[in-house]
Amino acid sequence: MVRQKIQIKKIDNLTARQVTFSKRRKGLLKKAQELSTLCDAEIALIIFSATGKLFDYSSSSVRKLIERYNQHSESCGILCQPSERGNGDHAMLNKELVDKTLELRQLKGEDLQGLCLDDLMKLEKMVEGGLSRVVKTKVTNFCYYFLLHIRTILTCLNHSMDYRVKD
Amino acid sequence: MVRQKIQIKKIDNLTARQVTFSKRRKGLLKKAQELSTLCDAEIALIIFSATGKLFDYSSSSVRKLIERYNQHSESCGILCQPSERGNGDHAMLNKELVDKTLELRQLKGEDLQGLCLDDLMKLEKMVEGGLSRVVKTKVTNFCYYFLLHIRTILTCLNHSMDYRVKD
DNA sequence: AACTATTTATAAGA
DNA sequence: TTCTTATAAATAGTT
Repeated sequence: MVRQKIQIKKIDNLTARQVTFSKRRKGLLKKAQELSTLCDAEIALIIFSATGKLFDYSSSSVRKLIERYNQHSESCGILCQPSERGNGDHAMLNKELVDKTLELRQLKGEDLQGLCLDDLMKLEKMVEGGLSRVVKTKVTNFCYYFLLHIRTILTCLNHSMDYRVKD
Repeated sequence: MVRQKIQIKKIDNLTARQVTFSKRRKGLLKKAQELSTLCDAEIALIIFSATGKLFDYSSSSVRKLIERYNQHSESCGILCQPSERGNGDHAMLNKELVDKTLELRQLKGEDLQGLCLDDLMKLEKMVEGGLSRVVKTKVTNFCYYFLLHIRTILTCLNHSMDYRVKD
């Protein structure tokens, strides 16, 4: 039993092809669901076998994800228009927008009157975490530019010294 | 370097999650295209990251496969019915949502890699302002509840003293 | 982005 | 289809 590295091209032998299809299909579906779980991603996978049989997977529902895909294409100015359920989506989208707007205002320290002490402590933790990450990134960024400038200055000095030597 | 077997559950650490997402997404897309080539299958794969970014693959075209999927499951033919006129309002709403989502993430200290030093300083100021307002509200709130409790306790003490006096 | 020890997927055979 | 097993491929943790 010496297993070979295989070429990625259509498998000639029908039986071998069917066996491979079955095995790899299973693997692909597993990896799709792992990715969605691990990384909190929404995934839809649609597979039609050569014989026309359908296999699918989705983290939520294939149909819901297709809707989202349509919306996305739309907002990018590509293909496909809103479906008949347009109004429902619109309401949902609107609700999300309202929620996000409030969350945003609260992170900025506005609209806090409705929050209890516990909520405020949670919010504080979140804003503190954000601040520390922002500061960390800022410092990293600053050091990078600082070193870049130092290098530029050194290069300039080198050049000017070269000139002086020639003089 | 001792690699562990991982549990399939949402990765807590944001950076680790993003790295894993990028690696596994690549792997999944590769395996999808291999399966379609090897076994002559038609495949569509749609992935939305947690941040709403879209990644997709299809052996032919995602849209074509969605149509085929719709035909296959006649249960609900709601999707992908291109109409003559678009819905500008909807697209606009979506854009606003995308913008707000990014702003929110940046206030939380995520997705900072695209920002220059100047942007980072502005962001820091904003988050600092938010933090100070949150803390101020928290303290006010705390004092309020503290005084409320004190009053309650005093009232209780008064009552119990009244009883004792009556005794 | 690159590396590598380890896990995971899977080709071939039964 | 399912099991086995040697090997290829993917990837978690680290740099």
